[in-house]
Amino acid sequence: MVKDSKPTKIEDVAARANVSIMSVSRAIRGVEGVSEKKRAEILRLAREMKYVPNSNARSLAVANSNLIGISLPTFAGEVFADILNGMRKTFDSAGYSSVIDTTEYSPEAELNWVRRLLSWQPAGIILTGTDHTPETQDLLRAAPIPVLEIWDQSEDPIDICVGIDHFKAGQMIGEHAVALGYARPAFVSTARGHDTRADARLEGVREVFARLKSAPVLSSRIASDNNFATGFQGTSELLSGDVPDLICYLNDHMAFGGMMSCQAKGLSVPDDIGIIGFNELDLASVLPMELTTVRTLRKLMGIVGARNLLARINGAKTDTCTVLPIEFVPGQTTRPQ
Amino acid sequence: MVKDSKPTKIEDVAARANVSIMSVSRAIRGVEGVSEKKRAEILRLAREMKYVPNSNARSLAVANSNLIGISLPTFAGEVFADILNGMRKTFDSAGYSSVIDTTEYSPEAELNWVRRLLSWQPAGIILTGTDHTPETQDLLRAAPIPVLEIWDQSEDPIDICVGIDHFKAGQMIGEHAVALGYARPAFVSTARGHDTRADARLEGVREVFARLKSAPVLSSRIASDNNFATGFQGTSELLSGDVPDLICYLNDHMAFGGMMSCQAKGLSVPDDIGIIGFNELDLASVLPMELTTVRTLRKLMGIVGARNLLARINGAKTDTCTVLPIEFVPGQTTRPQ
DNA sequence: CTGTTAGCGCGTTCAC
DNA sequence: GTGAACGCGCTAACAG
Repeated sequence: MVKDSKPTKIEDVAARANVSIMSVSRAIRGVEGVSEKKRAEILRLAREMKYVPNSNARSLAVANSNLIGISLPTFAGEVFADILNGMRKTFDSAGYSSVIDTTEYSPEAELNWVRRLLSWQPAGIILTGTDHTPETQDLLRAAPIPVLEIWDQSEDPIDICVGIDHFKAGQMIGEHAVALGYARPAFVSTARGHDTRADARLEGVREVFARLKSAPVLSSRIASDNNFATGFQGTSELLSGDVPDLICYLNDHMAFGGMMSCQAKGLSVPDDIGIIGFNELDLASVLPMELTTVRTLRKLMGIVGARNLLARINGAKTDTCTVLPIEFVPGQTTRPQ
Repeated sequence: MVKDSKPTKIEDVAARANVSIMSVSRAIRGVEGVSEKKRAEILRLAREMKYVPNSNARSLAVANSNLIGISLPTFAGEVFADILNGMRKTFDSAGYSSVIDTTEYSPEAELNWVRRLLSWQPAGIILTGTDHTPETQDLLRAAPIPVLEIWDQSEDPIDICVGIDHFKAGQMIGEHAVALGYARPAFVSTARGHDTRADARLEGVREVFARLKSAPVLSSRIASDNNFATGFQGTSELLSGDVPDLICYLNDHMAFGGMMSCQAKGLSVPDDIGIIGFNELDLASVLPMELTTVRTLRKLMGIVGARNLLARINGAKTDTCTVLPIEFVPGQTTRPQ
């Protein structure tokens, strides 16, 4: 049932305890200035009365908060969950709490979320990637709080950033692919502009194949959040045309979907076709055939990002842009060297 | 860089526009009482000055908010992301915003989050499951806002709930398994008490096998968030003892990990051993062998839950407990009928 | 150690 | 259509 009683406020507790409001305030916050006797009694009463401080009033009074606002593209997949896990631990132990929303890759949704976040006067804001609407950037550059952009890197971040170089990651994939003798590569991803980091990786692969082999990179793009199914469908579509000798994927889950599609079409991996994933996800550890993929340090990224943001909040200086290393992980889904 | 200027407030905009604070307030909120000329000018200036309303002050003044607090066990896996997707759309279009945190299956973490949530005076709170610390329950029952418990069901929810009957789901699995002729079942899951819904499903399977076959259900439990790896390891452990003829899993990802383990041990599915997953995840759609699993309507659950909570917020009455249907999906990883 | 005063930024109420 | 007071619940700064 909806209960209609007004919430208990600090004044109610003070009246009940026969002390001033300030004593209650001090007792609750655990600051000095109350005798231990009173403090204990006040805390007991507060608990009994189910008193919950009003954060709105508190934030208004102290003009700051210990809130970190986080914007993520999606909760689907392990990637952002991993980054988040790294960040949260760091924030928690520093006494900060975080609020999260997902944009589903929409810059407008991101702008709306940033507006709402700013209205809560957070201590800091974390955005995913470096692509934002001009208004988002304006708002954030004008805001009196540090801003962290994560997962991607940029020469000119809004404030600071921690990520990996997705274009270089694509180049790394391309170079290994060329070294392994592949000549007709393809890339299965989501709709262009949906995930701009994946787009950058594709461009990296393209650049290498254009430069070293004068070969184009076919691409198949399906807009969907279902990674396995999308990998499968994108691959099926690709295989209905000129069959490539290598397919790179947005991530390991899509790569697995793609492998299943190849298998369904009677193509053998890696003899007929090579497969390269991305992110080295949990799934890769159970496959009978080691998946060729790229290792990204997502949890570390979260920890470093959170740490740097906290440093900024505390007025310290940190690197403007931290680029984390990535590593190509050769497996059995591509030809042996 | 951290910018040190104070944020623009409504007073600043008023001064710049040569109007009273109240006119700005009315213009910003889009309520009547300002001429269209003034409104347009005020909005233009506010935008130019990058004015962002202070939600703390606003909430304090109006004593309510359009905030929904959500507590989830984890972001890992598709399950809660799906439920969330259903909920968010509903809340968004109703003008509510939501803040989410994960508890990583810790009731104490849930309590802390609930405390923090309550301090923001939200319009409603959503919890996962029906297992909470006594203090969490007290706090929430005393709070003047509706509370939705999701994913599980209970005869006596804190306020309202929308979910499925996990014990019955286990029974359903058990009954199908018995009908298919299985006699030596096992269940691979996480540590007991970690995911109490999974525990309930296991008990459901146990009840059926005890009743119909007087057979025990072996179980292997590994605490980890990595579903694929956990499924693999739990299965390997299980197979080192008396080999069961059927293994049920916490979800499809774990089931796939388990299948890979069986394959590694030279066991053929479904001839040597049967596999049953749960949730019918995206992965199932790409496997060459249809996975026997149980379909849950997660997105619908989110939508129904959000709708019911909104109804409660608006003072309407709704069902105390809504139990959604589930469906056994026979596949090729269990023996044919 | 304890209590009083003033004000955080905004919206309600009631004047004009 | 417009604006001036007051108060939301809490805390900083000061007084005792």
